[in-house]
Amino acid sequence: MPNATLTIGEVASHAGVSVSAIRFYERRGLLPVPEREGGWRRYTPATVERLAVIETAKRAGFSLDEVGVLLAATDEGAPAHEQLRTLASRKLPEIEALIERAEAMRQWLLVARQCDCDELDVCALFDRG
Amino acid sequence: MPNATLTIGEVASHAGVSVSAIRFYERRGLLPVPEREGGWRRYTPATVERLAVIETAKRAGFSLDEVGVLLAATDEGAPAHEQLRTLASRKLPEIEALIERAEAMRQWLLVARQCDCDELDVCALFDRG
DNA sequence: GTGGGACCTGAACCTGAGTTGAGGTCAAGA
DNA sequence: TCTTGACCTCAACTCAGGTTCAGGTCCCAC
Repeated sequence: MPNATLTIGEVASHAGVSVSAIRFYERRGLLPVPEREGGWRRYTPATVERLAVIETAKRAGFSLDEVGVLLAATDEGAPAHEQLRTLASRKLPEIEALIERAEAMRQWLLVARQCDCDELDVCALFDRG
Repeated sequence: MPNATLTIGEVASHAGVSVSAIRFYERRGLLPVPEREGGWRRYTPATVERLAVIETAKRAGFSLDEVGVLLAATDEGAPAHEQLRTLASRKLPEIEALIERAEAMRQWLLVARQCDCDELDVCALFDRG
């Protein structure tokens, strides 16, 4: 037994990802097509690492397409930081806009929680279309 | 000419909403079924107000179903603030969780913008699955 | 050798908030 | 009268990120 290999279910439970998501990522090109043994996918532990990268990038707000760009570039030997910096710089204003909108929602909700109106149409909270 | 009535297109442009969205809201029960003249929907200016309520509630993070609950309750004569307070209190923790996650993304992106790694699999930014 | 659990494929389905398209009708101005 | 633009309905489509299902295979333990 050369390298220990993992079934898709094992990879899934180590990475905290569903089996169907792994197959989906493979279809999307985020994971390389693995070796097979008797029809079953066999993975190396590196796949668990890669899934961690994918999950982290997703949590950072990247779409799967963007994660694909990131992974593809580094697979081609380019230093990871080039794509990462580019993507991070592009994503940052999006996230900051999201935060700003969410803060505004929060303020509105805090006021709404104290609302005493009878009718929404005349409530100052709903002014300006 | 009793009350000035508006076509769907006029309502749309006053409210800053698309015509298809108005028909969609009607199907979803967020807007009352309007009178017709020769097959065309005729609206009163109150519809523009109601669309403003809907848009504001959406911006506050409410789903259309939740907006429906809000509007339906006040249509039945209940004071608006009851439903509004309830919904706002329920929504607030969701928005606060969103803000927290977004702040974490932002911090991560700020660090990622400075990343110098060659390989993502060993980058500290991607540690812990 | 048989039961059952993990795996395989491909296609269909899900959510949310609408948009788009086809095919038809209505109103108003030249 | 004709044209044009706004309107009508209903069904199907969009996007993301998967999940679920049906029908079939594979491995392992008993």
